[in-house]
Amino acid sequence: MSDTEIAKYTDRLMRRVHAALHGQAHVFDTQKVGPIGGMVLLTLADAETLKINDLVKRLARDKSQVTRLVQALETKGLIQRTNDEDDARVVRLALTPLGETTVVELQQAFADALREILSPLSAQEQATLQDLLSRL
Amino acid sequence: MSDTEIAKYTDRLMRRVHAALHGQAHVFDTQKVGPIGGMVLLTLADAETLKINDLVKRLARDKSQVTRLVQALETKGLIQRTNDEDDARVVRLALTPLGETTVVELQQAFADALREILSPLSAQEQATLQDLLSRL
DNA sequence: TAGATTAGTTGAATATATCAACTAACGGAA
DNA sequence: TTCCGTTAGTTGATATATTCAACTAATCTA
Repeated sequence: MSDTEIAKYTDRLMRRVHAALHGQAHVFDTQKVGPIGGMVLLTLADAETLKINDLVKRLARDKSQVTRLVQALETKGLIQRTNDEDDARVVRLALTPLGETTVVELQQAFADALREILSPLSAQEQATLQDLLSRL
Repeated sequence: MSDTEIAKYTDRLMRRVHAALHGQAHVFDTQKVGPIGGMVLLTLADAETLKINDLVKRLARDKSQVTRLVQALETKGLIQRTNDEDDARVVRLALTPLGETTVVELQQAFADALREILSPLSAQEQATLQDLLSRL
């Protein structure tokens, strides 16, 4: 089943990236956001602005955990919380300028890790890969 | 820079897979190995047999953490430890039959999560993707 | 307007991760 | 051979993260 084949290779890729990032985190994670904190920031960067509950759904994590992740990132000055005008229950989140630059750092670190892993592929092949991934 | 572009798409893919798996873990993680325990098993499945220190390097995690992960997996009957004949310090690890079937379950879960995410691509495109990934 | 639902937060218990200290075994040089 | 530095792995203590349930406050619905 080709289904499990492609999954096998994707899994391997993900494990390699994961290990490379974890091993280098002390270098690039200057704000000490941690792996999930990083996912929060990157998810937020993808969406411009989100409610906490959007984050809960996208990350598939417990809302109490997301609350605390957001609190930690706000304390570090990476995220700004604002009250939604339409619904007083919801909290809107946005990256601060410092949050934006942190995201760039994380993306850079990711790109660095990936570059080495993708090096067996030619530039042409990497372009093909990028094109395919961009359609997901 | 195309370097950061492909990283951006790969990051998004990884975050989506990560969230899908985390959200479904209670369904497929029947042995309660957790995310890192799963990586240990899958890494071991890739290599047939490994020393603990090989795992430390491949996962880029603290050796004390790996020790305890291995202990937990051994207790669950998923991993078998044997003493290396050439070097009395090293511990060789191998999957037990139960470990093997657990790996298959994890791979299945991964494939299930990935299938949906890759669905925008045609079978032909998925084949291309698989070919590229297989060369890493 | 009461009752149910949703968004988010908090507390407490548990699980994970980290860092340093440690034992045992190996390898090489005098 | 014996000493010494290094490597493999384990353990203890601490810090951090995750989970689950209980809770408040706001919104929706009948």
